[in-house]
Amino acid sequence: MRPSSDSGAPPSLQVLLWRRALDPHIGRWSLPGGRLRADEDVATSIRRQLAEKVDMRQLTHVEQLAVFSDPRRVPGPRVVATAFLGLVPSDVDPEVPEDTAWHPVDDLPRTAFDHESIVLGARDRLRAKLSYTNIGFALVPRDFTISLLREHYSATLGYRVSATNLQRVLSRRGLLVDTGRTAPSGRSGGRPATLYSFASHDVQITDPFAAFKPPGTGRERSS
Amino acid sequence: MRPSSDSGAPPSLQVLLWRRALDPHIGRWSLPGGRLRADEDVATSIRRQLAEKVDMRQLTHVEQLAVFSDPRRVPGPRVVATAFLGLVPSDVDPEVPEDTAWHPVDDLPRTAFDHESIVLGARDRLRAKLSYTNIGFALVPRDFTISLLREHYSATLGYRVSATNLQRVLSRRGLLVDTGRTAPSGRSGGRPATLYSFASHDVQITDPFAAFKPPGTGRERSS
DNA sequence: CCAAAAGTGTTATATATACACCCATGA
DNA sequence: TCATGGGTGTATATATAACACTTTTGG
Repeated sequence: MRPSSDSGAPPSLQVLLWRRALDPHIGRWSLPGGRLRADEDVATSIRRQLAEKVDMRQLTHVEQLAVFSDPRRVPGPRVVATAFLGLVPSDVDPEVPEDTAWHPVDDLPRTAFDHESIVLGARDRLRAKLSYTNIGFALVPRDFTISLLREHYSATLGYRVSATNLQRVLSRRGLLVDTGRTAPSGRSGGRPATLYSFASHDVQITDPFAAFKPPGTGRERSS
Repeated sequence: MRPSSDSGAPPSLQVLLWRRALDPHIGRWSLPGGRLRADEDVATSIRRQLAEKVDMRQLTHVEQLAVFSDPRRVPGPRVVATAFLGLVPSDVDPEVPEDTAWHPVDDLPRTAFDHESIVLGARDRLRAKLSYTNIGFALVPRDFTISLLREHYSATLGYRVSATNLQRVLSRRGLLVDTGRTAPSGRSGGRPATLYSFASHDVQITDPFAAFKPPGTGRERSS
């Protein structure tokens, strides 16, 4: 998945789908994937599939979602699938093969098998983690303006996030690093935006849940 | 897993382990489980395994955790395992077979394969969900006092939770139902404790994360 | 100098923790 | 009536949402 910034249309969260050429559900859109080899684990496998089949190598985050194992989830012999969430930053727009395309997650075409529910589950997981982890780093270029970050947060969450509060919350949590540089202002003027980057590119829980914390810690984080 | 209330020892979170009789890692403690049949999904399978092998049928919650698929995680041919978290309420103490026993999660014996990390991962998941969902219902009898609830929350989280605040937080979230009945006071007197039950026995997210909520909703929940 | 975009100051509100105090029971 | 455990009232801390206001640029 990745947040789109295609000019014109309102930005949205997109998923890369592959049009099936084989018979069960031929012609329908499906998630990229394939069989697990005996000498690889599932994470290695999904990275290999994406690289080989759709030339997708620039994943900023890969995370296991769930196992789908209903004996009737696909016609014929039962197939056990492990679903993954893989993120690609918005500035990466790789050449995708002819038979694949990015689709808005909130307006999916008819998909094969149970892939629609897998995609929606992945979206929900991503939305949740955007609130309590630093996973935003996986959606944007290394250096970015708060405006861009806001656009992609909004696209992913499905509603308009305030740039002011986004900046504040992420700063308070210590996720943002001021690079010292600025982006040039547009042709219509305006103050040049500071370029920020994320302090860490590993997923970390940055907003530990509030309730039932060990006594004495309150909700403080540092100092 | 279940929270223990064994008199004497400090209460703790326990996990049911089975002593291996077969050769790889013979004699070590391992998680109950077994092979997936062609006509069942993984959730059905784990319930069947628990019922057949350790006579454990009174699970109040079963939840998928993760797939473990490292080709070298067990000796010999690769085995892909789907780990589950299964909860048993504290008042259920089924007859477990000779070769199984409950062990404190924070003081595990030597385990087989990668089972220690699976157990610790399950514990962490349960601890997190205790904060932001109503999963506590799965740990206690249908009707319970706040004191009992506090004991099991404390055992599970690993630190002493305040009964006062536990009551308040869960009430505010609308999770607790006053049954109208009370538990008799102990031999040393004391005010009889109100018996509560959980409003729902399905896992629900009761504390949606704070940051980046749709505009206009603030953090309010009702009214 | 004006429009536009970025960023800061300030206030209101929600939720949780801490702790003092009151309540109901057995002996 | 006293010890014991159960339960409520109230103060405080902290985080976020909302919005007014200031800053910095292009034309």
